[in-house]
Amino acid sequence: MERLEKQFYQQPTLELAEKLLGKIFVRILPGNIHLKGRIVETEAYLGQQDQASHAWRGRTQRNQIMFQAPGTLYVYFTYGCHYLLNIVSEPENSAGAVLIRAMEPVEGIPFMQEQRGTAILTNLMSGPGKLTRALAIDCSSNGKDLFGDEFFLENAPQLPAAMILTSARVGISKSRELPWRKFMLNNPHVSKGKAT
DNA sequence: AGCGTGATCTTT
DNA sequence: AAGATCACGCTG
Repeated sequence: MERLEKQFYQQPTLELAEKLLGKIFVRILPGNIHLKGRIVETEAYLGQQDQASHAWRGRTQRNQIMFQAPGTLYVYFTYGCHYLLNIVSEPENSAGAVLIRAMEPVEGIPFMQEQRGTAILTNLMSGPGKLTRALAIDCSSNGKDLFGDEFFLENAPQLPAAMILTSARVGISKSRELPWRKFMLNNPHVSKGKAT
């Protein structure tokens, strides 16, 4: 299946969050280790109009990546122990990103099991902090993009609308009413986070 | 249901 | 300089 090109990322954040479902996230590590996961859960974050976004007050040192070109990776560290992975959206100098919240393991599963310290497939990448661990992603990947040899997305057929569900975003206190979380129906790898 | 753990940001 | 917050995960 072909790789997704820059054009794919040039759509409004909310649409991108939905179109990313089903696509295959690929990381190739030195030693020709291929890690692949199917994206099953995402959340949209915007700029000034979104109080839950890191960028809602404007540019800072941490969030500057969110203002870069679509298709850039925004990785940050939180709660003292987790890295979270986002794909930047919106044109350059305009903030936006899609948080990747869960994936279904596809390739490189032994590596992921080693990283996560468990063999249970539905526990490898069923949460935003878990999947970065499974893929060995940390801040050194912040600012890289999806157009090189290390990170890219593989295309997949668009999901039927009936398989895509929507809810409030998880784990935030502001703007909780916005239905900006997208996830796949009945997929056991979707996170158990409570979308109150 | 509670808490670890540390960067980031706001307020003094 | 100090304190609050945080796009989480694990234990119990």
